[in-house]
Amino acid sequence: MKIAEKKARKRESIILTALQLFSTKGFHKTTIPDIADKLHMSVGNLYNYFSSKDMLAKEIIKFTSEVLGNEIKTVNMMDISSEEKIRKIVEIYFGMASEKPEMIEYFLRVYLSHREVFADGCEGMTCVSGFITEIMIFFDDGVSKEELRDQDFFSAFGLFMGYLGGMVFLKGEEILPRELDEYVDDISRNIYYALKA
Amino acid sequence: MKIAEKKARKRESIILTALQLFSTKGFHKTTIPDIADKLHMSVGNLYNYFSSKDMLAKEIIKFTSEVLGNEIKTVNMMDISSEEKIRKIVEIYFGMASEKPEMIEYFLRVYLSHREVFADGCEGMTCVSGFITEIMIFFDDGVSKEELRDQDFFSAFGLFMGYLGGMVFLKGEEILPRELDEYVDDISRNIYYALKA
Amino acid sequence: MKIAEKKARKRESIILTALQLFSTKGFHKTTIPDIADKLHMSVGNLYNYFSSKDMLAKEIIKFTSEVLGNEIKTVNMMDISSEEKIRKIVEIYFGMASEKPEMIEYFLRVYLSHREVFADGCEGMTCVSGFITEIMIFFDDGVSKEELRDQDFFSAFGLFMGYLGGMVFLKGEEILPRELDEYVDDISRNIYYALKA
Amino acid sequence: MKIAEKKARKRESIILTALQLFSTKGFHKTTIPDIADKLHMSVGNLYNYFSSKDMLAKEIIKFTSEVLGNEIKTVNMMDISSEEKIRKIVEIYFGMASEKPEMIEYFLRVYLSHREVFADGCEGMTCVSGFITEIMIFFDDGVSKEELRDQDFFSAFGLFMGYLGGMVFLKGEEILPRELDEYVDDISRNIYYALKA
DNA sequence: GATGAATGAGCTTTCATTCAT
DNA sequence: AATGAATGAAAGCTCATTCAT
Repeated sequence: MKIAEKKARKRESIILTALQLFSTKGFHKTTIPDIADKLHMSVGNLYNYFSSKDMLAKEIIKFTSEVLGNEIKTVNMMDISSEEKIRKIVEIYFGMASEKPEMIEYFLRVYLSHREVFADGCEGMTCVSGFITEIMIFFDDGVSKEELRDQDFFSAFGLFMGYLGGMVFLKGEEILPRELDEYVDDISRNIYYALKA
Repeated sequence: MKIAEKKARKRESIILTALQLFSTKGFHKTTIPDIADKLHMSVGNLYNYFSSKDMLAKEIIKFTSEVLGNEIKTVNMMDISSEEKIRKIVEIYFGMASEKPEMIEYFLRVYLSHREVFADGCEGMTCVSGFITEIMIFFDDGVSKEELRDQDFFSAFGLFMGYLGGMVFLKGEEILPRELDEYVDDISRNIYYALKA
Repeated sequence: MKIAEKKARKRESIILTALQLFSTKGFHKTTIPDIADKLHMSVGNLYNYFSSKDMLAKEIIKFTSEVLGNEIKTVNMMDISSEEKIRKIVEIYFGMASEKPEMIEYFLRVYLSHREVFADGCEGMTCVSGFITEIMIFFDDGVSKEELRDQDFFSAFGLFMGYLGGMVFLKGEEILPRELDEYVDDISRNIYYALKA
Repeated sequence: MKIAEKKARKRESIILTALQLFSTKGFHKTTIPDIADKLHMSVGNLYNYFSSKDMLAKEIIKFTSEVLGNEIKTVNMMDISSEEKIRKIVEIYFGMASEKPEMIEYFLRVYLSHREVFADGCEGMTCVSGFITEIMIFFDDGVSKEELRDQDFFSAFGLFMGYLGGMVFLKGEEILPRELDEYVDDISRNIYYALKA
């Protein structure tokens, strides 16, 4: 058991390190030796854990989507109004963008724009289903409680994903005049007004 | 004059061809010889027009932002309500995404995710000012006419840019169940509700 | 005694498995892990039996040559004419090529063309002496019985080895229009005519 | 015209250099940088002439087969008996093996045993048709002139190819006690006796 | 202006071999 | 004896850029 666990732990450490490098330097500017070096690991051994750079990228997006989905799940399980849930989700998203910017950045800078890499194995956003699923649950709940207007799910999902991602992008470009958390009020209100019944 | 004009024309044809290739195949998967081949031009000569691949990428984003900005300008000049303007902008954006997908795709797949490339020379979104400026005009107009709620401009800009970009991304991933133009109603309404006074 | 025997048995199973993989996939395309996997054995342990991949290759050729030599020996011990012996040898060779193609293929695809590997330790065909020796006995016998013309042994040996190997190669390339055993008549006759007194 | 010719010349110089290295050091032990270095050429430029190492190997075998075929063609055009032709062919083959050993060695050490490399594009010995065709012409001529026994072509072809190749191999292994040309008498006679009517 | 052959650093990936357990 | 994670050198190939013509 110990060995399997050790291997799993190492696997995750590779994911975390690669995630950080990919999101900071970009996918193509990050080399396998870069990742191995940072882990004090040999290049060859890294390939014992992931069969290719592309495969590693896919595992990272799954991992990231899972983590983000789990955060949102905690909100979905709260007994609060949809308006309050929206605010919580925005807080979580911006909180992650501030504290663990790698994950959000990875979505924006790697997943969004390297279709070739994710084409095979991530069809139809299966690799980010962890995240999508929770947004879907949030939305359906709100509609069934008649707090949110009933509409095509993707119209709502695109709003969340695009809006939040967009704000983080603007922050990353250093053009937002204020800190992300100072936008929570505005963004939450806008989303709520857009979706409310 | 003729010569200068001829050169400008060729310059633009390079931009258009590169735009198409970059947005289709991705920035790194498109090589300079790819672009030159498609133009029936030598690589050496291409370098007479653009000093580097990165430089070319920057010129493309400026060009694209200009074109998109000009489209939105026509809306800004119309004497219609902000609600109607929002709808027009959404129509224009989705129309371009359907008819000239290269431009929108370029934003998403190239500009958004190759910070290294655009870092030097496009600080603070100067390279996309053509687009931003028109959104800003639209927003300020709406606010001054008291049709839109007054709030931080970036809260509104992020909504437009992120939401519309996000929808096009979802379309590109082939996960939207309907055509983009069938979402115009939903998206316009959501944006209007989010921003209205 | 038991232990030594067990070890010898495992040693041979490694040889047989490696022989099969080398002759099928080629020497360089077969990795040590490939061999270990097929044997449900660890790579580390495999190195307890053979000190290197090259060493293993050399042991295989010796083993193969021994097996082939033993087959021919049975012919040499028969009380039949040289003409009949030739036919028997051709039958044996083609029979092996059909039933245990690995061995003949190993000669052709591995031994013949990886001089680097066999240079050290197999000088002057010492590694295939098992086969050569029997051909030599056959030839000397035939000459002394005045059934075969006296000539340089290698003129005769090259005929056997090259001709038979060549036919198997052609079969392997799938360009022989008929089955190997349908060529036994022709080839036996040609060899006999070439060598007879 | 000059440029095209220059390029063709360079192409051939690559073929000749690679031929020499492949046949001397072996296909896998010869690296692309090895070839480029010997040509005082950059690795990248070499790829302007041949799209891959495998492709280069295939062009070499075609080239070699052509050269060898042309030599035999001169024999086929002579007005001499089949017996004399056989001797000429043996002389040519051994002559090449002595003077340009690369070509024959390439057949034996590269073509014969790297099926993976030649599988795609050289099916059914199409890459060595230059050589086969001439042997076929020689054989058919001999049969029609009733100097050679009528039999399956491949029975005769295998004899030539295998026997001659085998002798060169034995020479290469340094186990032949005499020079190749001292075997011309023996080998020619053996082949003639094998094939004559 | 136009050409495209030439450069060479840099990339991902492989694999024989070792060694701590 | 047996394991298999770890090593790291080396391979094939790519491509932005230059420059002689």
